[in-house]
Formats: sequence, structure tokens, C-alpha cells
Amino acid sequence: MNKHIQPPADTASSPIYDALRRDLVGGRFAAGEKLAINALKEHYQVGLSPLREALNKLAAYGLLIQENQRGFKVPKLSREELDDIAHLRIELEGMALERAIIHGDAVWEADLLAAAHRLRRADVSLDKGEEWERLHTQFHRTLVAPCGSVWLLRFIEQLHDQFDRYRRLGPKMPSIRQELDEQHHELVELALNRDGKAARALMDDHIHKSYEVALARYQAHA
Amino acid sequence: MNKHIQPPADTASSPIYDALRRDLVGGRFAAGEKLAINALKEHYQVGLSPLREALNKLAAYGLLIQENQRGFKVPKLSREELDDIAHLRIELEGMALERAIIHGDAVWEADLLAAAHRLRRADVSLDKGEEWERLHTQFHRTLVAPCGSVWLLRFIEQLHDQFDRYRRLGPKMPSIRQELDEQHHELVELALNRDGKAARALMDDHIHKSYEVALARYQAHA
DNA sequence: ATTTTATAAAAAATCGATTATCTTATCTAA
DNA sequence: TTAGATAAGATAATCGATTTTTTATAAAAT
Repeated sequence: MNKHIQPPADTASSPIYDALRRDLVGGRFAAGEKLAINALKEHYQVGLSPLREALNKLAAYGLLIQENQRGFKVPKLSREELDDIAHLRIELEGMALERAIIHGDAVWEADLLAAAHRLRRADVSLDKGEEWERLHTQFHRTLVAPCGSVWLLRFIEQLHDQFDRYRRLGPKMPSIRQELDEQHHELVELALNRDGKAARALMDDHIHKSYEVALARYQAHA
Repeated sequence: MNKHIQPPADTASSPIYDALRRDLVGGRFAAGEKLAINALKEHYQVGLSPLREALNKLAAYGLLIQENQRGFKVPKLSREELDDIAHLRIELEGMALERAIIHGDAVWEADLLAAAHRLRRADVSLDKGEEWERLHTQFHRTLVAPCGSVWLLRFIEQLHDQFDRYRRLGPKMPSIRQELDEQHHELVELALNRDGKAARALMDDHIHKSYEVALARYQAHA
């Protein structure tokens, strides 16, 4: 479930980390906003110490900016950064996908089909689309999982979170998902056929389309 | 006029973060070791809260493993991980170098020459080689600085730290630096000549040679 | 009118103590 | 002996209060 930076949950701080991360990625805080720690304490119903530990981790992860003696801020968004992230995603996920197609075994094939199926069947209206988002993330994670590089997967995940800060700006628009969702299934097909080159090309296009969505949202937002 | 423009005073936790990071990268803790927080408190002369904040950040950064209710451990080393890191370094630093050579301006050229010169002139025996290490890091950082991607630079830095956990195992061996140091200057030359392809090829070789050093040390260590 | 200085309020960071959890040592029963 | 239970000690995590620093406000000065 939460195989993120942190171990399985059981401290007060780890669930807060997850909740804050979700909310930061989901755009529940305004970019550039300074976090009011006391308000967060109230909102998430936790003490100061575990909250600060979570904030420190999120700052190291890049979802917050920490300034000495003046707390934590939500990083600003910029066109330049969005371009940077999208470009890197294309490079890194392309690399990972090619490797995954080489190394992935039968279990991977099954996982992939399952993840794609679950994503298609997801109730988009449920839970404000959170469920769809979770499955979408899971699909992309599954796709590159057997690439053989722990660090590459780590960076990709980090970039996904950053990218989603742009992609998920504004209201939910299920209509856009149509075209992107088709690509998910094409990706599965190419992966199962072990066509690394074609899969990578499609992944390029997929990220590029997502980028256009994110860019439009970013521009509409400002 | 500008009397109020002062750099924020640092917190107790930020210097500890730096010190701990140096010590972790420099191999001052055994891989796999569990950190005794009380001992650290003594050693670094700080309170528990700032220490824990630093540890949390280092865990998110990947220089520590955090396990709920059982504190912080130094990550184990493995041949597989070293290969992974070296491979990724070749991909990412190569990519960054090519881009830096395209975008770097005259200031960059000067910085690069200066960094290379300082590195060559560094007193290797001084401060247990810490000064050389600092300048070495700075040289590689300068080399790729104008690549245009903040996130790429961030990942490269992170990989450098991880790589150095292997490269800096065991006693200092200034002799090995000879060959690598020559490559630094060749890199500068190719960069100034704007020969991206050749520079990237040399960078591949440079990282590969470093990898062999690191691997030898890792194997000698076990 | 703008800048400087002084003061009050707010917020961030840290401390000291407490609570919860893990680890180790010891004991008992099979 | 060994497995399991349990109690004691050690360590991790958290709380509540304190200290430090910043930010906001208002008066004084150029």
C-alpha cells in the first residue's frame, strides 16, 4: 500500500505524511501558500511533533519548501518547471519501460492486465475521482516496475507526484481521460508483445498528451 | 536600505543535517548500523527535536532507512545497488552534460576552469581529504549546472551522494585519483570546445572508472 | 510621505518530560 | 533443552511548555 519513502504505518507521523502528500499532490493547497502549522494540527488532528516530522520529510521529497525560521511553503508552479518535469518523465519513463519490457515476467503481464482493467472499470465519480487517481498511479507504477532499477523507480514516482500538481489543477474533467485511457490499453498490448521501441514511442506520446492537459490547466489557473 | 536583507538565521537542525549527511556519505557509519539517537545527541551536541528533524529529512532523501517504532538505520550496501547507481549516473549525467554544453555560457566556462583548477591544486592530505572531496563534488556540479533541468540536477546530486557511499569506503587512496583527475581536465576541454558527443563518451568512461574503484572497495570491504 | 525605531503579537523551533513500543533477560512448563 | 510467557530495561515517539525569531503594528524621525 504505502511503500513510499516510509515504512508501513504505525506512528502518528506516517499517516499524516500520506494524507499531506495526497493533499499536496491533489492541489488541496494553493501553490505558494505558507502552511499554518496550527491549522494543520487541527485539521489532521495530530500533535506538533509528528506533524513536523511529516513536513520535514515532505520538504526533503520536494513537495514543500522549508525556509529556516519561517516554516513551510507550498512550492510555486511555473511553466518552466512543468516543461522540465514532462521532459524528464519522457526520458526516465521511456528508459524504464524499455527495460521493464525486457525483464518483465508472466506475473508482470498478469499484474499489468489487472491494473489496466481496474483502471478502466474505476468509478470516476466516486470519492471525487480519488479512486481513479489511485488506480492510475498504480497502473503506471506497474508498467515500469520490473525495470530493474530501484533508484529509477524512485525518481519516476517523485516526478509523477510533481507532475500531478499541475495535471490535477482545477475541477475534475472525466472527458479528457477518454483518449488517455485508450493509450493505457495500447501500452499494455505493446508491452505484452515485447515491442519496446513502439511502447516507448507511445509512452512519449502519452506523456506529451498529459503534458498538454496539464499545461492547459496551469494556464487556466493563473 | 538593505539592512533588513539578511540570510535567515539557521536552525539547530540544519547544521546537523549537513554534518550527518557528510558523515553518512563519508562512511563514518557502518552500513546496516542502527543509529543510537542518544549517542548522536551527545556527539553532535544537539537536542532531540532538531536531531529527529534532520534524521527524517535524511530518510526521505535516501541516506537513512526509517522503520516505524524502531528508529533509523544506515542503508545496507549491495553490488546490485552500486550497479544500479552507476548505470543511472551514466544516463543522467550524460544527458545533463550534453545539455549543459549546449546551454552553458561564458560564465560557465570560467566557473568550470576555476573548479577544475581548484580541484587539481587541492591539498589531498588536508583535512583527511575532505577538502578534495568538496571540490570534486563542486566540479561535477559545475559541469552539469547549466543543463536547464532543476530536477535532473537534483537527482544527479542524490545519486552522487549514494555513489560516494561506495567510492569512499575504506582508507583514502590518493594514487587512484591521478587518472580520474586527468579526465576532469579532458572533460573541461571537450566542454569548452562544445563537443557534446565526445564529452558524453568521456563522461561514460569517467563514471565507469569510478565505478570500478567503488566496486573494488565494496568487495574489499565485505 | 516615507523611512526608521520601538513594541506587541504571532509563529517557528526547541526543550524537558511523558507515554508507548520494542528488546532483552529471566523464568516456567512441556 | 526449548518454546513460550512475562517482567524489566532500553529506546522511540509524542506531548505540553518554553524559548527564539519573525511578522505585524504603531509611534517617532527625517
